[in-house]
Amino acid sequence: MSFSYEYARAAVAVDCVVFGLDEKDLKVLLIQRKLQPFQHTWALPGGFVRLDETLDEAARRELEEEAGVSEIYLEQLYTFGALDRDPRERVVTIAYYALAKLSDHRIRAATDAMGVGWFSLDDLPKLAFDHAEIVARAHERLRGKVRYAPVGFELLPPRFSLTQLQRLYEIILGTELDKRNFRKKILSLDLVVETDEVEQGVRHRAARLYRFDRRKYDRLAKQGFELSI
Amino acid sequence: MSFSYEYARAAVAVDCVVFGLDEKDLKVLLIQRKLQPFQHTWALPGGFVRLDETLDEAARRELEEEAGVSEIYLEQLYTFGALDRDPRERVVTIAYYALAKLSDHRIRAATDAMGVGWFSLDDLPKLAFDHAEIVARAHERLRGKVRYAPVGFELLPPRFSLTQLQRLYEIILGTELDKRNFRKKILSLDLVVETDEVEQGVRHRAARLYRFDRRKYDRLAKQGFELSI
DNA sequence: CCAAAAGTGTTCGCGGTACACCCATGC
DNA sequence: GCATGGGTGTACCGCGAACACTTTTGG
Repeated sequence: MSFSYEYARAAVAVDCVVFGLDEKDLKVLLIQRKLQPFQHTWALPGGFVRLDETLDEAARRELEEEAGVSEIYLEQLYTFGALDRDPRERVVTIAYYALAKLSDHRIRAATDAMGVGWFSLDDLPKLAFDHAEIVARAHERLRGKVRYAPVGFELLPPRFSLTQLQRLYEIILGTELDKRNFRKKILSLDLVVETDEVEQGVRHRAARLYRFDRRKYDRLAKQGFELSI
Repeated sequence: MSFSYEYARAAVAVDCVVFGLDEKDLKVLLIQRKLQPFQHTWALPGGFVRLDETLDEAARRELEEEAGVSEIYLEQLYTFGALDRDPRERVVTIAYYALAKLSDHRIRAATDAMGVGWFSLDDLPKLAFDHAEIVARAHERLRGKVRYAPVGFELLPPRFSLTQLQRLYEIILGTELDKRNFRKKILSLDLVVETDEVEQGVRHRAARLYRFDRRKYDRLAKQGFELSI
């Protein structure tokens, strides 16, 4: 079967930059390509958009198929359309970025991928296509967004310590923060609430765990409240 | 001539939200469609992307062809891909927004357009396709961007009074600003410089004109300086 | 008892905000 | 001389920044 059009058409794809956070740094989920072009090279999970799915749906489907990742925070990033970004033919790709709780997702190899792995942002392998550029832009966006929107919580488990939260900001923003000032600020925003749980299995004093109160945030956001960290 | 592909393909288009500023409010440039679908309905300038041009190039070409607008600040906004956004077939459109100096551009009717016109943002006609949604998102983006990036200057003539600049912020942000505080803030940023010109043809004291010092801004931006208004 | 990280308050300075009057110009 | 907008200064308050020690826990 084949499809004919009066004018030549670009192919439309999606690619996803999935971020995860561990104790030390920000990581990106990459897959190793099974097929040409760029066979065996590491690349972002992604693929062609079908006619019966929206762009967001395509991004989620590819994440599920190629990396076994589902139910994840996902947001459109930017559309890349350089003429030669794919050596085969003209491909326009809508890039997404996603935030994963590293603990949650058992990543796995699938379909077009030989392997799947998390790579530290400042130690990436050579990437296929223009994917290095896409990752760079996603990182920039995340840095910007984390300052005025509560997206950071998507990278943490549901219960987290304030130290974990602080480390998250330090890693993403690339700066050190003062512990006392950070806690004062965060608690004054009144968006994280204390739970009665504490950290487990550490060999020093256990930290209290908090959770993000999304309900309260949504209420405030609706009233034109502005977060800023 | 026709082109065949193994899988069905979406068409790829661009659409542009061009903003302009007059004394009273923000305006959007619309064209009246000559052809079906939505014949005679107002719509954003835009059209299909050719295989030999980038997305940015396509946006600029369409602006030139349909509205006679050129050399304008242009930035990618978001990509819209709902299944039924075009009644003919699946069309994915990369939306752009642009900032025009209203004085500069002699807009004109051309190619696919019956007419071209500026419409006040809060008095838009019914728009074709999902263009109302695109305009809404562009407006939101402009409101956000103007606070931390010097894009407002793109809407003003090269020489402008501080009152004009203040009005710009008031119109885009939808708030009133205190004159003394605004001037203090703007001048302390040290990004606009006094010229020796003054406003012409007003029947009251003429305001001093200033210009934006892009060089200085670029230098500061490179050093990680952060603007915020 | 030692190591490791949790947790906690105060001071200072700058920047944001509120606020009202005189000045220059054209008609 | 009057109408119209241009242009200017000060006082207060709140928030962000700097800064160090005690407490808890597990081993």
